[in-house]
Amino acid sequence: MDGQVTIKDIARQLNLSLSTVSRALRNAPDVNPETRQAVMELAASLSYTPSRLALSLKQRQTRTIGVIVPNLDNVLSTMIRGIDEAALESGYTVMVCQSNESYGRELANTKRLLESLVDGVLVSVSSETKIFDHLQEILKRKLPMVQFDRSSSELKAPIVRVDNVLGGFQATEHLIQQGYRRIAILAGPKNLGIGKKRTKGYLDAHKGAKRKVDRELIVHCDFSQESGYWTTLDLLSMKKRPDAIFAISDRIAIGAMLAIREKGLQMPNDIGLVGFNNEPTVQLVTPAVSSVEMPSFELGKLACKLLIEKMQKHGVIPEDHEEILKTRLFIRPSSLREATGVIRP
Amino acid sequence: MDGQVTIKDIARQLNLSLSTVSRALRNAPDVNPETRQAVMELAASLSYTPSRLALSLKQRQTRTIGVIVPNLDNVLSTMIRGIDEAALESGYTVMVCQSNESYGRELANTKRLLESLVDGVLVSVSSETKIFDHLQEILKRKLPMVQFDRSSSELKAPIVRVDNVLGGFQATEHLIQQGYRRIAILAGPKNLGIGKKRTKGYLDAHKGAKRKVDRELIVHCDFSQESGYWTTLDLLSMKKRPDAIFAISDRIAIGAMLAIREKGLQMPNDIGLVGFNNEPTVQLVTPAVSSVEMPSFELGKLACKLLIEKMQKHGVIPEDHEEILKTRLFIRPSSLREATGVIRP
DNA sequence: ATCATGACCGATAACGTTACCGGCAAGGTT
DNA sequence: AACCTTGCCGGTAACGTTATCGGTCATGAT
Repeated sequence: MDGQVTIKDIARQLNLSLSTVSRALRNAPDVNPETRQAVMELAASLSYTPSRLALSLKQRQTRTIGVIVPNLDNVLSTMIRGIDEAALESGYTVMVCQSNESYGRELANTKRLLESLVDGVLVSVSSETKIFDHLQEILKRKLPMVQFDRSSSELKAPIVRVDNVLGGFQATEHLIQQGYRRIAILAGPKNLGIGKKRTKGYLDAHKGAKRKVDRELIVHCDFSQESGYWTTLDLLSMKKRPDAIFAISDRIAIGAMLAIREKGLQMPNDIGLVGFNNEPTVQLVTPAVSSVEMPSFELGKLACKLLIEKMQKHGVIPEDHEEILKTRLFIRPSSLREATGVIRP
Repeated sequence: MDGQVTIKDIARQLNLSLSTVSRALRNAPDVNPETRQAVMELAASLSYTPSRLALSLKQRQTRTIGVIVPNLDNVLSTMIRGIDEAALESGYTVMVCQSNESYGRELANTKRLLESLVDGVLVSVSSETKIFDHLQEILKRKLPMVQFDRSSSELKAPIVRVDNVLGGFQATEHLIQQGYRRIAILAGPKNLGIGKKRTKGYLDAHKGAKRKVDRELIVHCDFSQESGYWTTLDLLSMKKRPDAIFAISDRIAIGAMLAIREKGLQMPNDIGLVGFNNEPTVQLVTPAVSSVEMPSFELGKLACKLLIEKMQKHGVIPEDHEEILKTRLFIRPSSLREATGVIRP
């Protein structure tokens, strides 16, 4: 701002050249210890702060990472904490842009990031984004990019995500073991990769237990609590209603819970319920809801580390690289029928 | 990055000077319409992106706002959405730094913001921050600053916040009207302004209803659910236990709820409960918990607008300026005794 | 005395952009 | 014919920093 202190000021006051002051400040050789001492002291007393701006302009790198996310829910903000931590450790700064699930916003944000000359981009693509021009533009400029959590196969960039098949498998296997027979899945938006993967886990678990799957029990909805509620009401009024529900997000699961409650059904006896994400809320409702946890913090941190590696060793990480983290099931009363619980072989 | 397209490239290809290209691009006068046209077209086809870096360096302003927050919980991320919206509308970019409630982190973040030469700072000070040197440093450099939500009187910067006295009043008045006699308040950390204000509202409400307050019912705790739980257990084992609890945050309220449940007491009959923030969770627990809502999004937006105004008309907003938004009480079963409910005059 | 060596320092250009000034031609005014 | 406008354009410096090169001196070796 106004009265920025620059190396010029220091140089003038000490009768030195800019070069010498610059060298002194960044501990370069070729400078007398006494001179360095003097420079350092004056710098401190003037509370000199180097201009990252000038530096960035000069070396054509900003040491800034752009993060594009659809919103800032619980899971994502945990991931961002992980990202931030990894960035800090390597001296990078993070700029978060949330698109609020809007394509227009995501567009504006991408433009801002490009203008700000970030050194790399971490992106978790919004579930409603179907046009990828702006993200392709980033790739076209050879900006290092890594996808995390949500991803699109249209983007040729490495991805760090959770093993969604495993998550779906864990939830479903558990329900099967608890003796549930007609397990429905609230699978999220139809074309979303994350939903397909978790559904595959659901199918795998059935196959593993040699159970047939009634295709009517695979239903789609969006990620809102509302949608979970209405879809579950539909499910529960089927002639042969499901006796368990696996929702691919806790928000959906909460909606399902409300519908179950409204129908006067009891968990876990009449019906079982498992969610995904293990958000704090599911522990507080009654009964507490089982949920598959993903290591959000670690995921963010890993994604950021991968990006930094990609930025530094330019081009050594293949664009189809995938880093996959394991999920973990937390079992709670909503799906725990102690009486009928089957012990694993 | 690598192959940044600059006005130099455009100038060379069109046999123009840098000056002309620059003028053409930013619609300045003194340039032939045809020339401008040509420049514009070439710029588009090269997908030229101006370097905000160079621009910022030149005009000594980055059009970036730094935001310092203790974490990214529900309330804060809503505020940040508001901040982001206001910033976007005025062409500013937001850089969020979360301190994770740690002083060291907050220090590092402040340093980064100063280095990045943000044009202004929005700060919501961490509840555990007791040293303000780093924030004072921002003020010393005459960087425009606005506090939002949480504030400290040690910082001479305008503040946008919610009317906490009103919030405390609304919650307490409601409990009194519902016929509760011994209303306790979980008032948060002892020295936090926010807690004091809400406590004042609590006292005012009693005074308004000509009720005495038992000082033993004003108890302190920190902002965690844990702390709410343990403190409530203490409260409930008093010889003359309270018959209602007002918790100054929903997290605390949830803790209180768990303690109440554990003691086998029923809400709202045996005991009433009101929280603060109206987070989604409180609607989902059983019984749903009443809560005072603050307009988080608007608060963030307003704070950002104020900051932008402060940045533009330099120094016209007095440092003790306060902008105060109203709270609103949401009444739910946890405190609604229909039988004894008193109708307001 | 001469030379090479090393320690220390300064001048300059560059990163991409714009603000400021000056120049030049075409046309209009006295 | 001499003058002033006006429209258009180019040159230069500057923002704060560092990389590169070159310079000056004292020291020790020859």
